[in-house]
Amino acid sequence: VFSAATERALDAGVPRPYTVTVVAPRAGRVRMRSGLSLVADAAWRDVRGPIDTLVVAGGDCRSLMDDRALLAWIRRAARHARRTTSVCTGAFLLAEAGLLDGRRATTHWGWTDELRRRYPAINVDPDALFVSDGAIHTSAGVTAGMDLALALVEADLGRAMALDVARGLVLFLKRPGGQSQFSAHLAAQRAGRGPLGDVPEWIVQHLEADLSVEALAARAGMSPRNFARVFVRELGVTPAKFVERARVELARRALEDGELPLASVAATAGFGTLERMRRTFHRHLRVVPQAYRNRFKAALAATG
DNA sequence: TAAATTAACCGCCAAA
DNA sequence: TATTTGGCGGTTAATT
Repeated sequence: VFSAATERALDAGVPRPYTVTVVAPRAGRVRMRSGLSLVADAAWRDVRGPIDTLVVAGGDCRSLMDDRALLAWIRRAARHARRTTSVCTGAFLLAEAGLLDGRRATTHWGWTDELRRRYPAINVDPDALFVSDGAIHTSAGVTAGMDLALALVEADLGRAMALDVARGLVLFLKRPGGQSQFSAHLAAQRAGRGPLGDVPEWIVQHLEADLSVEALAARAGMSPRNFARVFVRELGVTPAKFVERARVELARRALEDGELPLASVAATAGFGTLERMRRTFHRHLRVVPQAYRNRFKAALAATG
């Protein structure tokens, strides 16, 4: 995201906004657990000069948590950097370095409980794609890290540029100010294979289907009463609310990057009628679908 | 915009 | 006996 933003800025004659440097315990090739390799530009010990945005990546980084020298370096770097961020389980390094105490933060959905348990001083938000607290920004799983990066680009270079980058990378730009957004996909993933089986996943993949409590209960093999109760326990929202949020979420995406007629959007998102979509959309976002789309068109036109 | 209809939700109690 | 599940009915909110 930062590289793409830099390319676009240079094309537009704007001074170079970012220089990306990859650092690791040692300079040179770093073999990832997946088998892919990265080439680190430098060892972290050798980094000189100011850091603008420190990004602590996740993955296997937890094996580094007892490296006192690294933690000290992170602390020092964070003190001087304009902002400090983490992706995925990178939050654990920030936490171990003490940078998250008393702050709000998040991490990959599979690790939020552990983060909370190990560091009670952190206010963990398991539902956020990313959380900004002062100069510290933490994000959930990998793609949420890209959402965070886009938000930072937006803060630095403006919404038009962020939109341009998002489009180029086929990403979805969040609303301004929209941190801590509900993501039906995230919530469904986090619910995993609980007592509800695959129902949450199924919902987000079949928004056009009949998603009444009765139908969903049948799918889960429970009575409607019990299903509703278990659903709230597992997901933290009532079934209808969850479905509604998921539909609004999908409609938003469709409106943002598509030429799809409103009626088709309403159909694919499962609203059935335009009227229903209009009302629901407005209730959630305080904008009517057509106006929402227009706003995006205007923003895109501004970038050429 | 107003009124009627319908769906969801929730507390409570009983059965499993 | 304790916990989970299912059903009933009243209340609220959304839809037509």
